[in-house]
Amino acid sequence: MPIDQQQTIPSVWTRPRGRREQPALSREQIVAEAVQLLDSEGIDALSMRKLGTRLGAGATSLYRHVANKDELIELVVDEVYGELDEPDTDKPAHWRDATTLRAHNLRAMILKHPWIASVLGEVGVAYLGPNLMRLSDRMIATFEAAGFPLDESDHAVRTVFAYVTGMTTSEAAWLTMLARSGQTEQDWVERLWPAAEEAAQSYPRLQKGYADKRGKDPRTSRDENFVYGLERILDGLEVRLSKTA
Amino acid sequence: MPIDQQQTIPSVWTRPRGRREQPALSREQIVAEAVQLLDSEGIDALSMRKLGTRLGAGATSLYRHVANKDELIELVVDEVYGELDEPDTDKPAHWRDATTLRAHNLRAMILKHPWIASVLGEVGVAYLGPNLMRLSDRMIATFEAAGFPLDESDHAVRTVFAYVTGMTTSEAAWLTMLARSGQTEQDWVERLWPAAEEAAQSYPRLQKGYADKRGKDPRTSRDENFVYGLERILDGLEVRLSKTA
DNA sequence: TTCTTCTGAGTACAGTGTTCGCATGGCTTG
DNA sequence: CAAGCCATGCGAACACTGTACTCAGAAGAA
Repeated sequence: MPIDQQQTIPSVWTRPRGRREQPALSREQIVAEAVQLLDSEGIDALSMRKLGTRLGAGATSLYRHVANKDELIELVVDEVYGELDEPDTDKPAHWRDATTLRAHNLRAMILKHPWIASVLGEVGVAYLGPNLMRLSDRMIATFEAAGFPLDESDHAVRTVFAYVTGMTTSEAAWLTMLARSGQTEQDWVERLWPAAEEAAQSYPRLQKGYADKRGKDPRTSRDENFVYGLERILDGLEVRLSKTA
Repeated sequence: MPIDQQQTIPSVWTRPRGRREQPALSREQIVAEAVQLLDSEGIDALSMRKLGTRLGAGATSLYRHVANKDELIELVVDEVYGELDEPDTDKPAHWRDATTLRAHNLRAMILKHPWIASVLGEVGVAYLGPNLMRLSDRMIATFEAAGFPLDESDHAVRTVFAYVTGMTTSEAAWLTMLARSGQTEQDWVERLWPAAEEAAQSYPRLQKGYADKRGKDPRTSRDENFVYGLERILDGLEVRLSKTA
């Protein structure tokens, strides 16, 4: 019999079977599963216990790989920043096109993971996350190549970032609320209509704004709003660039 | 003896003494106290129980005036928007000055109540809060008076709003984290320095950016960054205005 | 072999938001 | 003035939460 494990334990039945055949827990695995859980069930559903059982592990086992929940969230945020793929070609695209592309990518990423909206305010800009650092570096490089000095490039990157996250966070919060109520965007606008009209009664400008938006598809309306602001910012940067050059 | 209350209860000792002399609980009172609690102890310290005891009431009593915690937070957010005082004179200031002033006011308000950063992502723009509606209306009016059509005015307001909230949310998160660690901003930068340098090793631009910021006062650095972005946005809007006019 | 070092997990604790039912008193009716 | 309704406060309870502590067992080193 080749099997001669140490038999120090009274009964075979009580002794747990050999180590878990699952390759074990890893930080990467935990973070990936957390993203999946967040995507499918939202921020409120993320608990250490639930995440643990999803991984076939106890809740407290996760703490071997992650200091606490806040740290897990930092990791998760940087993880999704990692989804933003950079154009790997170094052919110098015009700074404006490159920035526009990246802004749209960032927005799309946030809308794909709308739970980020809830945590960005606690994590801020995930300070030292490698993926975010890489992105920042590339964006600064773009502005420098366009002729901005280094410190201004940094400012410019932060400006675009602040705008995109600010605008999209608000969108994401809106969409999350919709998802929770199970309504479509169109439905909700119509339901909200009387209440909004009531509330806006003393503000004719808002009222008219609502009325104008009534017929339009809310999604394209959001899109237009986003590009409007982005274009203005890029215009402003362009003015600055032409004046310093 | 003028006192002849109904004596249906066996023992005087067991019967609770007359009603609470405190004028009772009101929604306004609850919201005000919540703001105070949030300001002094931060977002994590806001629990219904703690808020209740602060008001000399049981935790569950609050639910008579507020549907749930989320609703309380919506109220609290609109409450602090109400702190933004509008210039009540209707003398038409230049749109740019007026917007600059409001942007700085909004930033100051958020930095005064940094816990907002944590909830803005869940509340989004507190959709129908009266104070926020008033502010929006006034800002739209400013842009309309400057010559923007209504729908563009709406876009413009949202753009400025997104920028300010995006940028300031990030600042607030940073300051909150500092406060939790009990360090000053200067301290932290110096402590973080080796880690940041380590992390930024492969990104010379970031490294140089850190180095440049090393000597400067972080606070003025943040201020400068904020006004830089704001100026660019206003420049962009100005370009747009001159082209349509 | 023996010893150390690492990993998973069970238990427990102090808290959380919220529901339910009950008691109480003030206000509105008769 | 009396009776009843109803808004309000509140204690108990429930289903969860994050996480500290402790211990069992396996893997690797000596």
